[in-house]
Amino acid sequence: MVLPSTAGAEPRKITINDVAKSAGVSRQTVSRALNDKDEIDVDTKQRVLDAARALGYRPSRFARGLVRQDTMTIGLVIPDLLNPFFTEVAAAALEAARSRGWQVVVYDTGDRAEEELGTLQVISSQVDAVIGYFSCPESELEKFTRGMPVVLIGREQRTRFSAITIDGSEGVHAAVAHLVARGHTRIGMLDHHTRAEPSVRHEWFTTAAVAHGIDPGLVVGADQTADGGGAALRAMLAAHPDVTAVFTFNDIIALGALREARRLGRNVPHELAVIGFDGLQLGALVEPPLTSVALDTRGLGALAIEQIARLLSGTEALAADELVVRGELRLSGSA
Amino acid sequence: MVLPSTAGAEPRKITINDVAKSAGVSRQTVSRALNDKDEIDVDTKQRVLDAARALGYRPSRFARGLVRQDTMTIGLVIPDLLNPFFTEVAAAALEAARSRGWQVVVYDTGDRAEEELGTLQVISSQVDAVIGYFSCPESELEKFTRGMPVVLIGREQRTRFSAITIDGSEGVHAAVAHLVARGHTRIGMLDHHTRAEPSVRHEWFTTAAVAHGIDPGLVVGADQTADGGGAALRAMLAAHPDVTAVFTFNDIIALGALREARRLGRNVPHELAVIGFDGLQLGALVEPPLTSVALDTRGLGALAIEQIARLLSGTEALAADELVVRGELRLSGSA
DNA sequence: AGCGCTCCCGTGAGCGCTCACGGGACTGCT
DNA sequence: AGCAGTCCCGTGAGCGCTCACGGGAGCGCT
Repeated sequence: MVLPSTAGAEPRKITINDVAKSAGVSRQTVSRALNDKDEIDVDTKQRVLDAARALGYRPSRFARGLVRQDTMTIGLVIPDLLNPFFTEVAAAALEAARSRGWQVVVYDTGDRAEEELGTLQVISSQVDAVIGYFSCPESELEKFTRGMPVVLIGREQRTRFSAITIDGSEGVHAAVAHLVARGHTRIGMLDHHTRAEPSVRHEWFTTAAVAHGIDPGLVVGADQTADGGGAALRAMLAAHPDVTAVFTFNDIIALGALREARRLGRNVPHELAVIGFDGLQLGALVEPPLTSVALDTRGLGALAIEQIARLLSGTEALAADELVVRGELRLSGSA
Repeated sequence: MVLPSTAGAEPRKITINDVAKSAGVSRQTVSRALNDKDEIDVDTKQRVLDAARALGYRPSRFARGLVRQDTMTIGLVIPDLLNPFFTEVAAAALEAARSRGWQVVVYDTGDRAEEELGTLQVISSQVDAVIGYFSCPESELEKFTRGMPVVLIGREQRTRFSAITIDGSEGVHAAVAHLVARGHTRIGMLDHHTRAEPSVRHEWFTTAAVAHGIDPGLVVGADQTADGGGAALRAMLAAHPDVTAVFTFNDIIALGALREARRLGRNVPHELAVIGFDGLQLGALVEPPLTSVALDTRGLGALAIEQIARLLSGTEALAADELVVRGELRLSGSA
């Protein structure tokens, strides 16, 4: 929390009283002029407006907010704005918030735990509600957001907070079914390099594979980058040369795999099919376009805002089974 | 400006006085406890903290901001958060702001003029400074941001405001030089479909082409999308089948052209070289990776924040010739 | 003249918080 | 006993603004 380095002349803040004095009227009249209210003479209004302009007056948002409590500011916390998935979510949330006249301040934690905590600390005194993707333990969250509406994104566990869960089981099932229908029998997964526990997406894959009588054991971990996806594909093909299709943890990894396949001279989709997860818009930028289990990120953002609104107004909040975004297989060129 | 639909019970906001009463102390003691100040007994402090928690108290940011004027909020206005260029700029600005302890509220105007005006209206009463990419006339800007620090991005004209200009002349020159060195003699440009006047980037191209004795007339307009880039490439090749290299208005268009080239079976870079503009990170996602005249978006964001800080503090502001981000040719696979 | 009405405009209060100050209680010292 | 010093704590004021109210001036009407 750094003070705004107010070095220099510090011209003393101009208040509504200064304008009033300058225009020869009262505070209230100034207020009326600025807020476009009735009960004011046109000439007076103009005079006040002129005085305000001349003085460079701008109303204090704090004073205004204090008295008419009508400005909602919600904090959006994401791990990495440069990750297209979160960008899409952010854009959706922004849009949904705008339609309600709400402000959104965005915090990028850079996927670092310390930043996450620091952000929480700041946020707790700066916004009216929080939407975010947190990895810190719930107790920490609880500590800082006490009494504030919070909507989590992508948390798996049921929590004290509202959480929008992402359910890709059906979509992944459909993806595997599609691959099987195309004759693939050796299907690998490029999972996300996680600390210890395998990802939920991996579980979906396993379930789907088993359901189709496919060996679910062909799994390689990958960094959540294109390079990571490429490296993982190489590792996969080295370990299991007979793999003809891969499902990936997300689209970034899939794009890396696609690129790597081209470098290896393997034709996609004929010699190697690739299916990603997320359904990012940029999947359409590559050739062939990426087939993916797509999430409705717009819906996700809108859902989050909707739930915040309900929590805030005391209206009946959405139940956990309504706070779900389902993945849906979107076929394209890569599989 | 919609009121936060405060239907329902409306449990009356809990203030510092409620906590004070509940803990049997004065306002000031509560304040001391919450702000971790001295001159308070440990037991009292704990008692106050407990009371605050029990009541679900959370301090009003407005009241707090009103008395200690130490929170800076800057508004970041961009046309489209889904456009990777602006995402990168936003991420950079966010980071630079964070290091100063400033808040950033993001506004996405969706590239619509009405939204731009609406945003300006809102912003003027909600933030302390503005960084943004505006297309509206300067007079409108002036009207809403009077007396507020403003830093524009990518505006060409000298203005009353601080503006960070993007100078790609050298970079484009280098790009054309590179193509010429590789033996290309027929170089086209996929320009941006603009209302009437050709883009500045087009001027740079023309200048560079002429300097190398190349015909600068091979220009086709394109939508600022990948599809637009693809269509433009088709049009270009139809009109000028002998073109062997294209320079594009930006990377999105370039990526579309790359994709189209692959669809047309033209090998990149051997049968068709492509050079983009912006240097987006996602240029590395495709194969071959995109060669581009890269802009330092991080630097751009940092520069904008720095200038805001100077304008705010009365320190000597950066001059126009310091507010420049230069494009630099970044060679990669596509040319 | 007296009344009611409209049209303007100003005054007190208060939003919820922090800052500067004052002061009581208790200690240890001369 | 008297005094300075420390440790807590509370009181008034004020941040800049809006809301609810009150009230004067001017009009037309009876």
